Amino acid sequence: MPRRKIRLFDKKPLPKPVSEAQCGAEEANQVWSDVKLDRRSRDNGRVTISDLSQALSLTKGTVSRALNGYPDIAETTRVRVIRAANAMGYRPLSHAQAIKTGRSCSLGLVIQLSEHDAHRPFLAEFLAGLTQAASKEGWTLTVATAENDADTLRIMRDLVVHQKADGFILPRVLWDDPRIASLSGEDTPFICYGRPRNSKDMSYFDVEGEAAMAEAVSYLADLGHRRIAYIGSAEYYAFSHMRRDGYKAGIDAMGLGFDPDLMQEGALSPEQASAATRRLLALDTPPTAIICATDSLARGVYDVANELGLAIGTELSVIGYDGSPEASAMWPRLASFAVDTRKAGATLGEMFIARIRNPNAPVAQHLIRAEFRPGGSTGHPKLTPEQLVRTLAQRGATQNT
Amino acid sequence: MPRRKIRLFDKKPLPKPVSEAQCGAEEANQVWSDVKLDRRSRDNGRVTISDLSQALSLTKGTVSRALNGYPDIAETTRVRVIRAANAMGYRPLSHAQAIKTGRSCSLGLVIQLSEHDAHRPFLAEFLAGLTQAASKEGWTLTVATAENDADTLRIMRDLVVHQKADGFILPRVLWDDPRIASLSGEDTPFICYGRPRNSKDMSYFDVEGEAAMAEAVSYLADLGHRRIAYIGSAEYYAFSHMRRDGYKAGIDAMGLGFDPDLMQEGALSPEQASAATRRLLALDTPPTAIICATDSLARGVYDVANELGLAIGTELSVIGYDGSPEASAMWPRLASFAVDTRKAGATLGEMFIARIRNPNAPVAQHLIRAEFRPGGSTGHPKLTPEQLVRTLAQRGATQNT
DNA sequence: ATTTGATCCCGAAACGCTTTAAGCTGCCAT
DNA sequence: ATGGCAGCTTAAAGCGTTTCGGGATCAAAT
Repeated sequence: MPRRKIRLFDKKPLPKPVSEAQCGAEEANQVWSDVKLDRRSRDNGRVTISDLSQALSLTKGTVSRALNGYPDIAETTRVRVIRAANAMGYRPLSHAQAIKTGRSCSLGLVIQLSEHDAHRPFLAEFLAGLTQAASKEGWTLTVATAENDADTLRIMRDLVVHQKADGFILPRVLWDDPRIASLSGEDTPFICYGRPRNSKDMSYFDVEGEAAMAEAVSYLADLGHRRIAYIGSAEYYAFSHMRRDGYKAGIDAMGLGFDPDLMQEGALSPEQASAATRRLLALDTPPTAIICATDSLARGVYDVANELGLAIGTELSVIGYDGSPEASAMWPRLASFAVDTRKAGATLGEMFIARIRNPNAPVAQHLIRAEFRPGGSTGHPKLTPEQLVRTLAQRGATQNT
Repeated sequence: MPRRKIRLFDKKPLPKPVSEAQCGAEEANQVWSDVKLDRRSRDNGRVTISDLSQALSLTKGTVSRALNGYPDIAETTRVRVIRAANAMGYRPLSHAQAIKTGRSCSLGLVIQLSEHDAHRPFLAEFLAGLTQAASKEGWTLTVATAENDADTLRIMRDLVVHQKADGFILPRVLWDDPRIASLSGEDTPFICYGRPRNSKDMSYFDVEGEAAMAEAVSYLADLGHRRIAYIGSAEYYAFSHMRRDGYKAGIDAMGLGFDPDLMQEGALSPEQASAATRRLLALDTPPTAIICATDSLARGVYDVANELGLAIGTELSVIGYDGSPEASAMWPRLASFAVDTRKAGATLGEMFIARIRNPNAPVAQHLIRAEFRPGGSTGHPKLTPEQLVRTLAQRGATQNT
């Protein structure tokens, strides 16, 4: 009866490798001075596990088990091994591990190009955060690009099958995201940036767009605005739902009375935002302030204002969202909500690695706030809606002659 | 005497794997219908080389040699193998190959964060190009970020030692780039985006900034401008040298007479560009047009112009470089030179992979042109330099009261 | 004195792939 | 016949790591 076969540890929560810091590395150099320190394998300068095991007079298996925190290794041995590993500068070759474990220690990111420019400036910071989190754990970031949804799914599958990525960070999550459906089906780990439709039992990280929008409303109301409009993005983005709800909540909270005419959704480009702006300004009681779901939509508002000779900040107030460099490029500077994209990336990276290390941990859900950045694009309303109508008529008349 | 030992092929120019396209894959399905198509290894859905060799009744070695283009395999066998590989959907696991070959089939990109925002919008397109080229060859892109030069070197070394990257694309190359010095020392392959100091015998890809700047000068001169200034970036960027030289060449070519006062270099941020602009406008004979080495510098010019009440496009013409979204966000739209960043990435990726495949090929050097994109920021000079001086004095006076 | 049970470590076999050395055909020239 | 030589294929040894079954040791329990 092979009673011994019972494993003390379950398969899934794989033992977290012991970090170097846990054993005083500086001391190690002296302790192990008797070990032939530069016992390196022939060709390149790498120290292999064989070198290490030989130096320690242990077998490779034992060394590996010691380093990977298996429980059937004496604590003293473990310490010995870890010290020697530090002293000799041993670090396992991740793809040599991958061959057996199937884990390549790299997180995948597939960015979709067709999405509107919105996320472009955001990318560098996001990557920074991700890679920072990754490299802290000795992981790596594998990036791919795709043209469309189908492409994305194909590429992700490919990356997983060829073990180039252990799972994915999903940026700019959609309300009904095909990636989620697909990845849940196969069981590839992933973490969302954003909250899709049924996010209750998913791991995600997000910025509270709803809070920002509500804050925007209250900020403008405090300035004296009563007619505050909202230009939203396409409904298929998850963030659109959050921000729209935030706007509504803000309107309610300030007791301004929700007017569906003031809410223009579905704008994807500055041009479409321009069209929305024209619709808003053509209302009988036009808004004196416009909140945009993204900075790039605000650009469309600016364009129309410039065209109509409407002074931004006094005659028409505007607030954006993203805190992009684009926002500071505008004149006057666009008031916006800055998102700490780098932190977002870093958090997502950490969450992801933690998830891989312990796949049956409960889902993790993190939220942070966006920080309001005032700008010259807001001010006390110089004109009432009625005056605004008259001004527009007047300027339009002179312009058309 | 083991005469047989002579290898017909040298070690270095490793045989290029035969592409799938070379053997009609659609036909293959029928030809190999007798083969058990879904002979897959037990756990996951991958087809391994063992499955393939078993199906073909060949040994793994033969299959490998056939696929890797070794010359001592009969052509008929090779075709058989390739067909079967396509039919069964076999693709080698790159990290399993890496363990023996040391090549992980991934190109590394370390982006440095401290660099001024200049390159931010550029990133997404660049990545798109790179990953596109990479995935076409079954390669992968590994991205890391670094805070400073030392960090970059450390990270690159690390990536190479742990075989996470076979070499690097160096974006935004410096005139004297520490990365180049370092990588040449170890013999890690790399390719530059840009032309550093001694680029004669290096592989690079670049956009002809010099041509663009010369074109800008001639464009403005054709509009009637005679005093054309230049605001340049820091000298340590390689591109600064090119663009500056191009500006000078343009001035010469148009016979405008080079005036050192009109050339302000070393501006890294919009703010520094603003300072440069003020210096230029304070000259006895100020310029009526300003060419900026980057779009973001142009933003500084816009800021000063707005502040001084100078109408861009009529009273002061501006041209930028990069064709960034920032440029179109400005009002009026900034005339600029659009760089096809995606193509840049794609070309660099291809060049890199080619280089790895055949390390002793001669260096490859590619240049493309930037495309001029007109905008409202240029026009016939409405004022002469003298009138400009008077206007400025006048407006300055009213503004100061 | 024997069984039991831990605890710690070892040897060996995977993993998927490449590469080397050696083997097996034929064929031509001795 | 014998040797030599192509040409093609196989067998097996790595590569660096994990994992599995079991062996040795020792203390405690029978």
